[in-house]
Amino acid sequence: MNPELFSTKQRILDAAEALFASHGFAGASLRQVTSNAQVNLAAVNYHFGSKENLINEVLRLRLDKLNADRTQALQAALTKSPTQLEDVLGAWIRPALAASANEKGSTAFVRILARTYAEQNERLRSFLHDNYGHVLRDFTTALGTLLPHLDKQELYWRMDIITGALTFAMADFGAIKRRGASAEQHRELTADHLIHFAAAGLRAK
Amino acid sequence: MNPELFSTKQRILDAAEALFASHGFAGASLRQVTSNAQVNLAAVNYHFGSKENLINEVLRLRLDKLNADRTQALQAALTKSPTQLEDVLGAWIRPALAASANEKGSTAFVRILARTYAEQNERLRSFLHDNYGHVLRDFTTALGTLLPHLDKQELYWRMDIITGALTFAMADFGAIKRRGASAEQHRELTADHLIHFAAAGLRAK
DNA sequence: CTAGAATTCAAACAAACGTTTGACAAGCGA
DNA sequence: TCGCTTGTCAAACGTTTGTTTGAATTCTAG
Repeated sequence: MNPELFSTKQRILDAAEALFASHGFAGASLRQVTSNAQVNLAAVNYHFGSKENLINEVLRLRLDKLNADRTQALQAALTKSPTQLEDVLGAWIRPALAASANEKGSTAFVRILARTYAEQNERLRSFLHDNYGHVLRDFTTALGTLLPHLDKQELYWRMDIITGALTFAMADFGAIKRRGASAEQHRELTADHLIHFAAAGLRAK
Repeated sequence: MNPELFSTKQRILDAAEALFASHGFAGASLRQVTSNAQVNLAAVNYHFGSKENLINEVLRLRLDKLNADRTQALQAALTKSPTQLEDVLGAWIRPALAASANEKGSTAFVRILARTYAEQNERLRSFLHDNYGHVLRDFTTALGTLLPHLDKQELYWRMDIITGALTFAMADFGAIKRRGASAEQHRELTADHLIHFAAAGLRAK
């Protein structure tokens, strides 16, 4: 019950996050997870009940934080005056990219997220929708007041496009590789490019 | 050896494509594949050698076609004069979206593609890079002559962003759902939005 | 028609999977 | 110290995995 940093439960979560990211939910076995976590095989079922529950926990913990960060950043952007389009976009993009780096500098979580999108698992999809739905709505509303020439349908289209590019970028999929730059520098650069590009796309027409 | 439409080999490829798309490479078993294909379990290893080879074949067949379609579309866009930015973007985007729909109207292949990006499997990644690399270079070069104010590095950044949005859209991940529209109509609409957005993003600055 | 290659099939293989079990140790309030 | 909960552990559970086998069947060239 204690939230120690190196408790069995936490070590399982860390190892699971890393392995799910690189091998997928189906591709990473509990034996790999418990071995990497230096924990007994039965510990997963003891602490999480099942592999499926472990997957949900890994996602939920990170998503809760990402949602909170985005909501807070949006509020900060809205209280500034005048509110800039780039600020609202930054509130959507930067927390997601920040979540890319966990304590050990790994990009495990976002690869999991991208993979989850790709999985098309309906339970996970609706889980994401329930967690993200209202935050996406808040952002779309905020963008709507800044871009009165676009109707709601059009805004959702463009947010879809931006989210796709963001997801792709988060997982470090692209051809652009950091050269000499630190992870943080590269993340900043990615955020800047995304925001700049997205702002131009949103202002179009 | 004969390329019949309903040969054992082809039925396996079709079933594998569909199942890999919805359950992932690790999540879809050969028993599911052969059962859906109405084919004996041993047929996969007989015709493809291994599950891994089957995965590669499924990808290779589709990628060859996508590459050819894109290259041809790019040439068509370049011979038109004056060459419009939207035409080059269309040559990148439309063949990919068209590949979304196979004969039976399924979006299997693109979900596989998106999933493959997410898999981070190095063998598959380099496989994609080898197949896509020169095509991406050709497009970047074409865009470079249309956008002389952007240097090569900047162009790659923006193509990364566009490709991310495209991949996301192809797999039908987003919140936008077709209402009453046919698959083709929805695809056309998606392409139009992507091209319009991407063109604005590319012209920025 | 026939010999031989190509393909299909049911059955079995070892390995790996998620999960359960029961014994054992550690922690803790009474 | 006692009794009870909590956690850990090795071992085994029944399934499912990808792959192999060898016999049966189908196809095809001579």
